[in-house]
Amino acid sequence: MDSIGFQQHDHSHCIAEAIAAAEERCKAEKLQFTPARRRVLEILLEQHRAMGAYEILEILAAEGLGSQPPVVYRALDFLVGHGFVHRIERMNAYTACTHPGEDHVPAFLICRLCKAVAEAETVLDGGRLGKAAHETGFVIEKIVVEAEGLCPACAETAA
Amino acid sequence: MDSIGFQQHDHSHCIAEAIAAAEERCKAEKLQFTPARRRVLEILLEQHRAMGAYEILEILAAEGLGSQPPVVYRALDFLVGHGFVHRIERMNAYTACTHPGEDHVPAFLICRLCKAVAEAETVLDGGRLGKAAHETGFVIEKIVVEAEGLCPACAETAA
DNA sequence: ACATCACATGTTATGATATAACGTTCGAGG
DNA sequence: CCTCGAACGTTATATCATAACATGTGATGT
Repeated sequence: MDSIGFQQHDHSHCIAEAIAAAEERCKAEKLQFTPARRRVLEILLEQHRAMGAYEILEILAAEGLGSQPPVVYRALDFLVGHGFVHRIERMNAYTACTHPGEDHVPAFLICRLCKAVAEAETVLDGGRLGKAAHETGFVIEKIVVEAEGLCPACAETAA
Repeated sequence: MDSIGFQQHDHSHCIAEAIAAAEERCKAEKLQFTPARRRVLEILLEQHRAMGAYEILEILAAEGLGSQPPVVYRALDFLVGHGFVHRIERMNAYTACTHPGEDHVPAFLICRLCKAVAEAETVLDGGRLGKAAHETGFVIEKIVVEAEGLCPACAETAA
């Protein structure tokens, strides 16, 4: 699987591997990988894009896995909490993590036209931020980086 | 004014200077610094913290400047669009920019306990992100960085 | 076996954030 | 003094998220 996400790749392998990895990790950490949680992760992997919670809920509802908001929010809380899924703050949307298992600082490239999202990685305190925080005594626990711009396809169309 | 925001500082000067600077810039760029827009910026400067739109709206309403959501959202759109105010995505909140006029990549340090927010700056492509984007042809137009953790006061209390 | 406890789920209701749409006002420039 | 665009007032509604409480279910200790 590519690391940046705007290229083609073998998609069914992505899904199968990611699900297997999640399953294994849940087993190892004694987490319950319940049907709803598994299906939400699968949906996000299948679609391979950022999705709103209610959009996911529609699919679950059509499959009889629950029709009320808490169903999907609970699954997402679990998946986000354990790093299987990331929340894209700018979009109120969710996307499957493409670096499962690795401890990383996710960075997102979000196309403002087609809304495609690619996950990259960045370093934790590459510049002034970590230093500035340290100087004032702020303890950083988590960082999210979200970049907006144009994906290759949209940049070409717009040009 | 300090750059990181968790120290004491002369607050009335902050406000007066920031308002004057905004006024001047609007004049220079032929933007309309209307009463509602000015008041929203003032409120954010006075409170010197991240505020929700409806929280700001309550103050506007009490002062007779409008009582419906579009009033505050329009003012915020203008202020955010021209860089006078930043939106904190993680919190659905807004805060006055502490580096007005400078072209910068804002980075926020958000205390998860007391919700205080400090604005720092970071570099545009300190690490792998800019490089990775460039390699795939993604054109970055804007970046936001939001870090969650503990501010000095809360870190001490919790310890 | 069975009590019990933690955790997950089902369901109803509501809270919180944000925008669409449409008519009116007001000031700058022709 | 007309016209045009930007801002504003207002109503309604869309979108995102969680509180609260009842119910089910599986692991564990006895």
